[in-house]
Amino acid sequence: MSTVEVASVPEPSDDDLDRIFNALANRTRRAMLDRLMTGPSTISDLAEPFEMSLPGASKHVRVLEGAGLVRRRVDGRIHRCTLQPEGLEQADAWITRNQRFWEHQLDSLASHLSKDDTRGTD
Amino acid sequence: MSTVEVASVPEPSDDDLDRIFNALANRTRRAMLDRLMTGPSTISDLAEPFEMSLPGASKHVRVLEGAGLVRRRVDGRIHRCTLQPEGLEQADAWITRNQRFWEHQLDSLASHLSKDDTRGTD
DNA sequence: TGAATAGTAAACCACTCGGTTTTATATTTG
DNA sequence: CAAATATAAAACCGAGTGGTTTACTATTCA
Repeated sequence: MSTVEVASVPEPSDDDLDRIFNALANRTRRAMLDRLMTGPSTISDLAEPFEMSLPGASKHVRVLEGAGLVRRRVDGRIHRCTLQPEGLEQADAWITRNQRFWEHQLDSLASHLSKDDTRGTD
Repeated sequence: MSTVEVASVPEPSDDDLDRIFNALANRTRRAMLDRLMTGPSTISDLAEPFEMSLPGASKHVRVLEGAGLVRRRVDGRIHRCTLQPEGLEQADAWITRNQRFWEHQLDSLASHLSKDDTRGTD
């Protein structure tokens, strides 16, 4: 089984999933996560590459925190942000779980039709 | 490894990811996807369990369609919706890819600190 | 043909979101 | 202490969202 081991995380609630997917649904926040992958950053460091005001960046960070994707440590007057994997694990758990169902459902659906019904509406 | 085999899907654009995660960021839409896992549904079927007006449900379905999560086939006056796995695969690809980076980054970060710095701000 | 059905379109509403600016607060530094 | 720094808080704004209602269109069926 090596290191995969998903599902060690409790089932996320609807609220959790709302917050996580919502946090991920913005490209600035995803870019912040990308940036955070290279190491911890202050709010200012996070704001800079996006030509964004500090309060703007701060709000995004708060959304990421609320989703459990980022942790903030206050170190004097500096707020240092790091990735927190739990949030992503929850999102991944939801997607993976559903993906299995989808594949199964689509599988049996395909074998049930298997002769292209009305899909020509593309 | 068994049947996992993701990554056969092209890299989703920022627009794609915006649409997908945004579609997933709403519990009514996630519930519609759940419902769709049990088989195709009409718009009315999708609206009914949520005590929601038809136009409301119709809008949600359009968001899911725009994200590539659902396909709609018009069959006479009935619109039959089915799951479409590509959207979920893209979301999964993004999450999985990033998860790997996160784990690696947090790994090296942990071995770098390994003595709990200032995390007491919870 | 005419009534019922399944859905869309459009207008509307309250609320949230992404962003700003302005002000305030705490911390560091000279 | 005073100045500079890093950030938050609050007020605000325009655009988008989730939802409705009220038409309207197209299809089915008696």
